Amino acid sequence: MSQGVEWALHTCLNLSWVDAPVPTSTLAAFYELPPAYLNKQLQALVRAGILTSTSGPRGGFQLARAPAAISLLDIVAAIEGPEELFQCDQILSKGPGEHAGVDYRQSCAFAQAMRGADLAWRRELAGKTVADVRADVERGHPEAPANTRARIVELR
Amino acid sequence: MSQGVEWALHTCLNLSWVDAPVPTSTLAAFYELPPAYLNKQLQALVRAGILTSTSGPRGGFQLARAPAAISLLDIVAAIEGPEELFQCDQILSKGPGEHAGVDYRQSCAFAQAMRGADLAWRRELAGKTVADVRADVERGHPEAPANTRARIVELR
DNA sequence: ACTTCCTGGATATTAGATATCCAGGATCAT
DNA sequence: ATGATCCTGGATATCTAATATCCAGGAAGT
Repeated sequence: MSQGVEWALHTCLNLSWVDAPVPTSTLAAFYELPPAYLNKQLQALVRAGILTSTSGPRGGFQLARAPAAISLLDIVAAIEGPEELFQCDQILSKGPGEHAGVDYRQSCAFAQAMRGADLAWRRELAGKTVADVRADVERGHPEAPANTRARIVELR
Repeated sequence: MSQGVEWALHTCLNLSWVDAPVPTSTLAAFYELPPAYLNKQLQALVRAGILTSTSGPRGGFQLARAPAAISLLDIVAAIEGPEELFQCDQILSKGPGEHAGVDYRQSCAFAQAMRGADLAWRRELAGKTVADVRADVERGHPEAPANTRARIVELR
């Protein structure tokens, strides 16, 4: 699982505390991340409809919809792509008594079992939203929203 | 998720239909896999206690215990290692108002949520055994065990 | 016009997955 | 004992994906 997922998760949470566009340079400085590379991930989030971007001075990125409407799965899928965790390469087709026309990604019992586990993983991630995580954080650290907003203004 | 997992899963299933040692060369030829590299995965399965190996003529690999006592998680963990799917790099420690002494792999709300999803994934994999998959296969393809045994003898 | 800022393509670097080879040791048959 | 079979583990090579940087172009505000 790539590094960009962690960046995207925390960046989305921070943006949920701000309702104005924040430029890449500020978001990168917040966690000391490489700006150009973080920007690639932000672009992926825009393509996925999770963020919107604004050009020009005072532009930047902001959430495209309410935090309660953004699941962790949305963010993970935006960064990692749509592939399943386990990729079936159909080695069964090289085995005995097998036919070329069969799609073993569907019929192979291992592929099915792995897909079941994949779905369980996605179900968990789909059931947790940025709003849920934000509530968890605010419960343990009530000062977090103000701290975050202040630091973003400071880094602007 | 690496290729070796698929090789290991199918190889363990095949071995569950044979109760004699099968050498790497035969197991590799079965699915046209690179023998030397497959051998690395088999060694990992031995280290994990899933297979046992026998040296000398008529030696090779066989299951170390009953198929019902080998879960898919056992095999996946043997090949992929013990790491969680999501690796928390604690970028929070670079954020505002944070202390160096905190372990964010434990306290970060995102890390906790990702770990929950990871556990759901593992729970599914731990609940499915090689014996379960074998039963599924034999239901749909009653000829599979005999075919597999015949091909292994043929490739010996 | 000038500055700020996003977009997307090209490119470099690095780490991990994939793959091969070989020297050494264990085991068995003769 | 000798030779053949087969596993073990280390060294090494190759290839791919993740990580990272840079720049030309366009959009938007002042």
